[in-house]
Amino acid sequence: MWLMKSEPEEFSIDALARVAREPWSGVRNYQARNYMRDGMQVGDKVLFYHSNCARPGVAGIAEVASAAYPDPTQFDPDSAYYDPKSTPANPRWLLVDIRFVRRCKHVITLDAIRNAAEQLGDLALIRRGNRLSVMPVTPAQYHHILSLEHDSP
DNA sequence: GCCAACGTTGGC
DNA sequence: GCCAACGTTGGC
Repeated sequence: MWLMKSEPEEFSIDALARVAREPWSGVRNYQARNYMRDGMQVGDKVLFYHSNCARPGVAGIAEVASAAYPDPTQFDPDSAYYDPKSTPANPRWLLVDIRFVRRCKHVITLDAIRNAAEQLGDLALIRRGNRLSVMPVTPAQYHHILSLEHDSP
């Protein structure tokens, strides 16, 4: 199971709900890429996290909808994610498609997740200075985070 | 908008 | 292979 960050002004859980399915383009971090390439299986559940916004936190659930394949934006000179050092023959960046599952009833805030740190154990999201945008979560962490959804907002 | 923390780049 | 400089992330 996974957690993936997105800036809601760029691409929110509501935007995912509208399109139903989306290629997760733009990841330009090797560790995040490796998780998508080597770790993800179709059907894996994903906590959809809103970052860099007024209420950072888990806003919904998605699932992995494809195997990893080259991110087309890396070859597009007009894209903000263009990478001139990558070639179609030897692509540097891979992505997976993500499918909408559901919204959270309310955002499970970073604050609430931090408050549960003791029960959650080691979680990359709340490690100091963490900036990773794609990270694994254990089933226990996944379920514990979602259990916080029933708490008051 | 600020800034701490981090990853990447590139000169040496 | 080191490491300083730089750019980015993301909470606040």
